[in-house]
Amino acid sequence: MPPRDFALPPQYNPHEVEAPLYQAWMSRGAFAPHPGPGREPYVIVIPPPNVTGVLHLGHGLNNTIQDVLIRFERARGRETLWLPGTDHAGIATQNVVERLIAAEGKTRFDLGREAFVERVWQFVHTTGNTILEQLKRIGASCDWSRTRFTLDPDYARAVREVFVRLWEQGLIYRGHRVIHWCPRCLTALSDEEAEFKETTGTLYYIRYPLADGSGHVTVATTRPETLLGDTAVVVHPDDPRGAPYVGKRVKLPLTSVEIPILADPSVEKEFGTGFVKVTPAHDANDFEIGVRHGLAMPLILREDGTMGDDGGDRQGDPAPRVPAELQGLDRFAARKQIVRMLEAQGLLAKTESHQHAVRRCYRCDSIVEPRLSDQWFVKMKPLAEPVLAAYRAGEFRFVPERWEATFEHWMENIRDWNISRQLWWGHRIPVFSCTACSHQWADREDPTACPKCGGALEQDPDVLDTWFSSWLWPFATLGWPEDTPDLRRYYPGHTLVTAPEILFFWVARMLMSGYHFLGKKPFTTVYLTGTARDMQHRRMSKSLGNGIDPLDVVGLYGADALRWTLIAGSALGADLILDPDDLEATFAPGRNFANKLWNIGRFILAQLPAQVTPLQRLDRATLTLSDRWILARTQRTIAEVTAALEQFRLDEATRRCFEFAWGELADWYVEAVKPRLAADAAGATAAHAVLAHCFDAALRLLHPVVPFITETLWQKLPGRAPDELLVTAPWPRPDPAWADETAEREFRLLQETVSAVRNIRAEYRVPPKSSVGLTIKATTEAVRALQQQQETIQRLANARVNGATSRAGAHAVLSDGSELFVDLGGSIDVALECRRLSDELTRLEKQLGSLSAKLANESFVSRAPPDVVAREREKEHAWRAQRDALASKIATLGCS
RNA sequence: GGGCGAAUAGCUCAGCGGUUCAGAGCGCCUGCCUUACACGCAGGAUGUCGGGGGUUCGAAUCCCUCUUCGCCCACCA
Repeated sequence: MPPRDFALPPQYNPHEVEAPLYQAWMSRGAFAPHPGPGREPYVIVIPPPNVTGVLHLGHGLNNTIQDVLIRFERARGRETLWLPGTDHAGIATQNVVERLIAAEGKTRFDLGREAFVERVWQFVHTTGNTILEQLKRIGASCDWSRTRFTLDPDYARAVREVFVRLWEQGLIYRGHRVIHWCPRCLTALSDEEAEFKETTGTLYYIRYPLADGSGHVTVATTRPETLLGDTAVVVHPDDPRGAPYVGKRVKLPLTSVEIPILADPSVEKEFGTGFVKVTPAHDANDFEIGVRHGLAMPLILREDGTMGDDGGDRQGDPAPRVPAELQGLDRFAARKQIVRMLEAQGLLAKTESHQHAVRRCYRCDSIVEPRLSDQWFVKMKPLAEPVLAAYRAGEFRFVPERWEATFEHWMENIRDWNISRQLWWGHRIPVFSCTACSHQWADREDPTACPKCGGALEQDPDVLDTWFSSWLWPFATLGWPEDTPDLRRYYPGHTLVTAPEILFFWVARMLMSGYHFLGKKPFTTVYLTGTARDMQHRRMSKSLGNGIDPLDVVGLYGADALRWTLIAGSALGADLILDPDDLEATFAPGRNFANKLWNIGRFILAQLPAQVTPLQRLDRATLTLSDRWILARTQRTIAEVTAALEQFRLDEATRRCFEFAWGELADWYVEAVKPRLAADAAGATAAHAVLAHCFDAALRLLHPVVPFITETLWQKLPGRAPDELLVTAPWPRPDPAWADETAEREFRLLQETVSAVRNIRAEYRVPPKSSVGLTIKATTEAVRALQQQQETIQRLANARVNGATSRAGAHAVLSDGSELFVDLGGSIDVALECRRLSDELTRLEKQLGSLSAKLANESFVSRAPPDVVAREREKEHAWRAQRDALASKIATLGCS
């Protein structure tokens, strides 16, 4: 049968293929879960990106991993659901729109709450789901029909239900304490949202004069402006330096206020002067001290970070504390000013440079101001405990395992969660108060009057922390609190893939909400990815400008190339170091591999007849060594790739596929099989069947990583129904009928033979086109089999196997001691040959020396496992044979 | 101040609880436009596996320690 004519171009063009293919997958509903008898669900919920976000490489990595897992399990017959969506991202989104209207010279306060929120919605509707479209371009096989948004009406119902239940359970309370306040975003933040950053600051030593005029005490602070809010100075009760002063009073500099010196055990004696200024309204630690000693807690910084008396718990404390010349000054300007004033009064003892961690807003990077205020908190201990118990019982796990300790430590030391934000964009807190009777309650519906007295009411003006909605993602997306079919079928999910930086923000909290509200874990495995970094190992970020835009890569090299590099380059949880300045070097390997696959396909497709005989119907007698070898390698590859994916070793799965497709199928089998195909002999039928089988397996195995190229080629294979798709085709299973260790061993010797001849040809500079003669002196059965591989050797090494036993020519020894004699057609260069052989002999002697020493070692022989000793003995035997053969050849040549 | 991770060829990394494990890709050198592929083919060079100690018959691989980087947590003002 003549080869079919496949006029494919020699270069794979991803851009022609990707968009139409993605459309085809979507229009056939390939990404939706397909229930069926015996099909177990497999569910991944996407970490919802910010609705206003754009795709960066971190998303690329993390979503490609999810897609690989989903495609793998889909092929394995699971009823897969990858549920996509976006997060309303309270502060982040509000900031974006605030910047937008700032360009119009307006603030949100100019617009008013309602108009502003309307404006944000507009923005979300117009540019909102860009990131989801971008995910499609990298091939993400999400079920887009189930796309969710954390501000959807259904979702809002879940958020409200959760709030009210927690309220009813007494787990939500109003806390009056010092919280993290962002003076730029004008909102409270949770502990997690106020990130520590190492900063070099100044430690100021300030003298506080004693009220009785008998001297002064010196305190140290990094925030001198807060001294205006001081209501005490404390020393450690056991500190002898402090003893004479406890009970005295000091005059607070720059004010007319007198404050006491008290003893408190929280003071670290080793740090600073031993005397600590206490600012209860502007420091969480000082707040605790203030509570212990019943101190006044005046606020001296306003919400926007400017100086000013702003209430607080004054308890008769004289106001104002902030001098007129400082009123309204920004805190950092005020700091400088205060330092100058102190200096002028001789109250600044000294300053020193100081390394410390400063909390910054995770959204705008402003330095966070601790501030006394009233906020809603969730009691976390009761939520954490069941999760810890379940974790210890092994109900869910982390990969890589090392995150487990981090998780456990955080959960064990969990602190209450400040969930109220002074923003406008988000879920409004459903707490209502009666203006008449002060009754306060949380409500599932919007009430019209006080249920107690019928009085007028007002709703809490604040919104909920954005994470208070995302922590419900695994079930709120499925319709909870309604008892929906989706909820019943797809909760709990299975694998959660995300970046470690949101382990506390999100992962830990989802576990808590899952156990608390549904009594079940939300997922079984948490896969924490690595971080994308540049060549200096800096995290890729917009502000550093060192990022790689995944869509640039798609545009240059195709989605498969991007995916390939991301997956192959990241070992389990390891960081991914990529070079933003050399995209070619970074992504060409993926492009090259896709192109290689394309060309393997091009060749095979051109050979295959319209009807390929199924493997099972082949007469085994027509199979050659190469056939049996590649079939055996195929089964082994299937098993190894499957195992690697099951263990989340995506890099290893990728590597194995690469070695198989390129290093075995293309480099050896395709080359070996060519003569048989050209001859159009009976053997061609078998060759066709083997090619089709092995290439088909390779495409199936590679599909999760490089879906576009594999789908494209797979559809062209003969025998495909027009509507058959690789994306929904079954995962291959290793067939023990084709396992063949003998063929693997024999073919390895064939490979050695070919390599040896090629090496000799290169060393002797034999032109590629001129044929050489080859004599094989076989010492084992395996090599005798080799002598029947003349056609293959001819093809691969351009060497004619001589029937005669010519012992002339260049020489090589195989690993089993068999010898090769390569007739180069004339006398050989004895000097070159001597050098070649004696180099080889030296190498062998060295190896053999250490091996023999090992075997001569009594304790090795007696203590090492017997099978190891046996293997070493065999090895020694083979190496001896090689050595002897080499040595005698060298003797024959008369090398000096 | 705690905890964790990394250190292997010029670069990015693999080596999954020990015995052809000293590897891959890129880069480099030498030949090849061999009718699938020059985004390719064939051949080749390159590393006292961060330093030091220890355990063992045997250690990139396990233990200790040091150095250098990175990350997370933490109320030393």
